[in-house]
Amino acid sequence: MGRAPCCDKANVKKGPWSPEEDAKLKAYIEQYGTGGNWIALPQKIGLKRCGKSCRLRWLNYLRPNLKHGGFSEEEDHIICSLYISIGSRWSIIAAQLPGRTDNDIKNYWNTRLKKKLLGKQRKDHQQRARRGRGGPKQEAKSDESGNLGVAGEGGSRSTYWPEPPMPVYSTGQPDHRVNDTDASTNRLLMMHGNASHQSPFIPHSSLPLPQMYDNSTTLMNPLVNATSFKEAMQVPHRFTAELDEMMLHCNQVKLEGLDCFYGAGGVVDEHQGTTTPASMNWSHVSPLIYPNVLTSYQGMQQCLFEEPVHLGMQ
DNA sequence: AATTCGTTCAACCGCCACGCG
DNA sequence: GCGCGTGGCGGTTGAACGAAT
Repeated sequence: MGRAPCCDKANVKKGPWSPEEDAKLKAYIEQYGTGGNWIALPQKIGLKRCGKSCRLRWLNYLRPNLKHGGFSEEEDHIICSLYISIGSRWSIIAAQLPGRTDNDIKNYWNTRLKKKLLGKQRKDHQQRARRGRGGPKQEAKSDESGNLGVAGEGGSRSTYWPEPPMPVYSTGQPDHRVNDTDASTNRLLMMHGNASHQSPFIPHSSLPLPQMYDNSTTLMNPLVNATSFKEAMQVPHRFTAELDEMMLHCNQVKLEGLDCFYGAGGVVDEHQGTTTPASMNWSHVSPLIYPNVLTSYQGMQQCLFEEPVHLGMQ
């Protein structure tokens, strides 16, 4: 015997809500509140809806002060930053964005942001593969600015995933000498390896940090495999599929885009062949994750607004 | 103008956590 | 401690819509 259904499915209406239903639900909740019992609520109002459905409708659509669509660039980056840190914990992410619902953010991520990010990884990989074969052929569908065009996206409506700034090292000049894959990966590892700045959303592990966090080995061994990288990051399980995608070409392709959140720049040790991030402070990663820097958005803003040309902002 | 294809998003489903008796 | 009811959450689905052909 399975679990008893939360409502009588046979007598429950499904599908889109009518304006009348919306009005009933809204009026009732505004006057009396939910009464702490969603299951009983539809019967009280005379709605042939499941209690869960009412709850969802209220939370995602009828609740006051909700924003719909039109995600700002800043919101994009908050979402991405948090997703990178905590994975698909949409309710937590939504809590950082007033007026946004977890469903909204989830949809937005799945339909747009993820494609931007993953599409970029794939495109970069393809371009490199082409270059590797010696063919300077242009991507058929690349846009004029050189930004990523996501298949199927109109382009005018959505913004592109920002092109991360070229790492600038101690010389003050972009450094092309260093394998950018290694530098980028190392920066990520360094950031996450800083235990004192671990994200509070990610449970602390009782295990000792993997050996890869030992600078002497990590930085000397930039080609870290994706599995140990995920372990080291203590990534939530649900996030691993996404990371697998992102890490597809980890050994060949720089984690562009992610750089944006982890801060570009660092100091190159030519003798060791290593790159030390200019800043290893998590507060430069996501101010939302570190409330003490909530107001400043330092790292993100550096990335977002200092080089608008790179970012493809309109 | 008709058809196909791709994208978006509201809504549903099922699982899990929590509180209460 | 256990079972049940409910709330909450994340994943998935499918209708609607727009763009492309």
